[in-house]
Amino acid sequence: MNVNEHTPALMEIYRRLETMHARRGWHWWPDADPFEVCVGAILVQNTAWSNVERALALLRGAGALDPGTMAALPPGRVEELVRPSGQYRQKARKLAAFLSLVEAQGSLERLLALPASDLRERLLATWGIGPETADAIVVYAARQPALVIDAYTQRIFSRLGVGPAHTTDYDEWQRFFVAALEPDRDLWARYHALVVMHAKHLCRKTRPRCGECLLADRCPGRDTGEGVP
DNA sequence: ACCCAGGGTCATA
DNA sequence: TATGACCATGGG
Repeated sequence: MNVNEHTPALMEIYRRLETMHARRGWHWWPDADPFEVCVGAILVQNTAWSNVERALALLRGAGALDPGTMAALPPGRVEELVRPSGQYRQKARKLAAFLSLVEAQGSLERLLALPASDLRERLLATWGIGPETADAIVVYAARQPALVIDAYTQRIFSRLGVGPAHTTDYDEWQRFFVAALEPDRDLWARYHALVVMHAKHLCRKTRPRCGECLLADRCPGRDTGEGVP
């Protein structure tokens, strides 16, 4: 199985994350509606999640959180609905591209039922969908194995001295984690979910996304607000 | 008045 | 291949 010299460190960090956050809002993407996950994965690109929630609320209010309905909307209407998520013209165009992929496969269910490697490949071939968005859709919408790497992951783990040094290359980081973790969809899904939860919820008050509380027992300066050099 | 956010694309050298 | 401009809203 996938185990190497980095496995103990990664699993120790995972356990600490779980201990710190499992009791908190565990209700993350894992339980959400597949199409909503796909839309959210696109809308959240370089955008605060709070803005995505506004857009999702507008889409829901318009009854547009469904592939067929959204595809039937006039283009300008989608722009209007996703506007709060920022880069709204780009995002509307990306959603349209994704919808044409769904159309090409017959249905969202068909698309998501493709083998993970095929699904990822087709997503990457779609305009506006890069590696992170593709992996998020594979693991949280299709519920198949994929390990999402994001800015949080790279910043936290490089800070901890864990992971490939001196690179921000997505595939390199992903290979590092995949080589060290058991190929377990739920483990991968939770690992990324916990990283995001940790980065947003705990580390924001001190230095942004520092990750130091993974080495200490809790976030340094969380209550005092004092920074660490 | 900045700065940034759970990226991705495109033009340039 | 590697860097930089660009997208654009809302919160700190």
